[in-house]
Amino acid sequence: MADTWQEELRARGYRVTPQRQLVLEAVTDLEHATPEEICTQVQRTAHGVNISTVYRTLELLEELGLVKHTHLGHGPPTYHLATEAEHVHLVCRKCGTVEDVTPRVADGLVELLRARFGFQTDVHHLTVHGCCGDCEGKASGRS
Amino acid sequence: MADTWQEELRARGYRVTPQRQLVLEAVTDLEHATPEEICTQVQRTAHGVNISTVYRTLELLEELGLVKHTHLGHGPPTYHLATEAEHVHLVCRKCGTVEDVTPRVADGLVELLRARFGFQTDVHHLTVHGCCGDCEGKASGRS
DNA sequence: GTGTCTGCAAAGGTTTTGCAGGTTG
DNA sequence: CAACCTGCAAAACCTTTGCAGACAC
Repeated sequence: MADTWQEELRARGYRVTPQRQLVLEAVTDLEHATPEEICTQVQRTAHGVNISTVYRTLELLEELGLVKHTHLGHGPPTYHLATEAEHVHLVCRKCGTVEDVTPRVADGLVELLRARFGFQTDVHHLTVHGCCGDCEGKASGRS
Repeated sequence: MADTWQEELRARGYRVTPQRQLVLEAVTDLEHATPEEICTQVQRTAHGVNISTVYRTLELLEELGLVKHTHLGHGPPTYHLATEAEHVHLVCRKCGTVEDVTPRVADGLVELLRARFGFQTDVHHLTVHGCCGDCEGKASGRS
């Protein structure tokens, strides 16, 4: 798996470039990374890759099925490896923390939606907003 | 409830203006409306309200707990009345359709997250991405 | 060497902000 | 009439696009 994506690229007429490798590495290292963060991460370990190249590369990598993106809220999308274990995101509306939990928590929901609506859920794309245990514990806090 | 929000505004030092009433009406009439759509809707029934006023008003109305917003995907957020029956959004990745279903489908999930992580889910804010029954039936279709 | 890819810069779309004038209470 | 609110315009932010030069193959 670590050496086939380059061939996959070539097979489709695309080219293997340092920038594409760097972006993929950044997505691997970071998790839930925005294009901006990926750009910054790459600059830390190399000469850097232009932000527009990051966008173009992410689009390509997603088309190839190597990465996926999720919308965690109002901000920019976050990208992660497609091969990463799927997980459900819990986003706290107060502290903004993103917690990853096993997709098993959604098994019931997925099954129900399939049975009642014929809806096929993308579990890796599931984001649950609310208030995390820590913030809930502190009670107060505004809405 | 239909006549208290004006008092609520005044009580907090805010003022009741035609624009704020118009925006609230638009949110009531439309569902899952983006700020842009709300602006357009208001223009249809009145002189119109500036887009920046729409943004400012929505922020205020949300702070007052009169409206809520949800992120249906990569686009702008959509607003709806807080008093509307809560519902879960099913967004189809193929045809883009948004289907509202009862929050009861998430009861299991909500209970699990509360029990295992102390996480308090905002059900009205829950959006499930996937493939709707219609598109699933047609089998094919592109990503 | 050819065709793709990159970086730069500029454009496009959405949301926020500053400020002068208008309106609410 | 004082404070708040609106409209306008500009700024800020994120993402896309055009193009000339650089690079992969």
